[in-house]
Amino acid sequence: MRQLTIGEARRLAIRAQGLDRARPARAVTMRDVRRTIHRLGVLQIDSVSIIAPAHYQVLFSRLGPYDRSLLDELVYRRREFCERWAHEASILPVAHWALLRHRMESNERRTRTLGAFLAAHPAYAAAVLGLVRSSGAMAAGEIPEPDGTFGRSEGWWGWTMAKCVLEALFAQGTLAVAGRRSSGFARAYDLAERVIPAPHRTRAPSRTEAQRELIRLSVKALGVGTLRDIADYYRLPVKESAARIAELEGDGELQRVAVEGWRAPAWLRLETPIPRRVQGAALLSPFDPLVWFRPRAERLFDFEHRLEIYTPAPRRRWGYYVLPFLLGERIVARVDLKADRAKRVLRVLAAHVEGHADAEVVSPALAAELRLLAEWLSLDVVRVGARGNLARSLARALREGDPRR
DNA sequence: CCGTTAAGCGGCGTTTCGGA
DNA sequence: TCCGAAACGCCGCTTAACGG
Repeated sequence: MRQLTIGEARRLAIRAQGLDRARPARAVTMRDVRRTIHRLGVLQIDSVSIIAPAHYQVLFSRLGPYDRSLLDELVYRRREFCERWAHEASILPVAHWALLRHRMESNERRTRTLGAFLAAHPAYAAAVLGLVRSSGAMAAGEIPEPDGTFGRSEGWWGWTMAKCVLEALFAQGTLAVAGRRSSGFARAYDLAERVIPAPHRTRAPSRTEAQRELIRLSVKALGVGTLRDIADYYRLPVKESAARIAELEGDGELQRVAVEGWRAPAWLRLETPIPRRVQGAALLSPFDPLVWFRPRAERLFDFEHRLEIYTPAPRRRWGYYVLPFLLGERIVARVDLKADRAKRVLRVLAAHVEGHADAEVVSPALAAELRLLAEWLSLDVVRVGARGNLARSLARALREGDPRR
């Protein structure tokens, strides 16, 4: 079997994600945005905007400062992309709607749970659907509850009856997300036939055909990956993924390789050139596909990464919203960021450097990246707090590199 | 047949931003 | 200045599968 060094695997992954080179100095166009999402396949959404919503941040790390309305134009007006549950809530090329159809009727956890809700309240579900049909796109808060009042949700995850019905109909493909209300926060749902253009909505590839195509897309986006890496990209069942990978290997589309230090075998697309060097620098969203699947991030980068958004404050190790910093072919640091919009300050609440990296090399590159991020967010200044083993060095690099001094 | 690993499932937690 | 509405993933346990 062909052998790959860990460095080769890293460079393959980084190039596949479009993070292998310095970003263009010219202005970012709609074509750049379109190409980037196609390359990634999945653009994970998180609307909670600690810095910027996660999908905007993912694009920023590949493209640099860009006009966020370009993405809204492509998704919600031109309908070149759609929202769908991929590995999580995501933006996808609209052609991929058909590839996920097999699970709109399937028995997987999400569809099943929400389907049970629909079955329990058929009359109310029909009323909600009728309202959307006659009124056009609706957000959950605009639809009355069964008793005629407008419901309040209890906490983040306490959905109203209206929200449950809308999400269930979205999961089974009757409704689609037509747009967003309240500057990106709230989904507005409409009939899928009014959102997803006909050829993409009506095409119905078989389950195995769709899975094969999703596996192709996963491997393309990962560069190289184990069975579990590949299955996770679209959250396909692991067993079925193994069968599809074997088929693609048999057809000569995928090549099986052994990566240095990995127990499980991995696959890549045949004839994929392996970059000899990569030279990018990017602050990654915690939702970035490069580090999204934690076992992979550990295996590939020796980087222990976890979302601590849902961890109670005293138990957090790295911070609330932590961005890994990719420099060349390693993840060298992580920063807990917060955009203080009222004071126009980008706050670095904590900064940690990885054990294998040199703080004196990392700090100037990270400082430059933070300044660019602040500029993009229309914040005037970057301020570094005391927490973390990189804080002092980073603060110094920011002072020294300040063009106003 | 037993030990280990994988899969499945239920419970639980924090912050932003627009508008009144 | 306050209030309402919206945004999923991790941990740990149980059960299933696998391999020696």
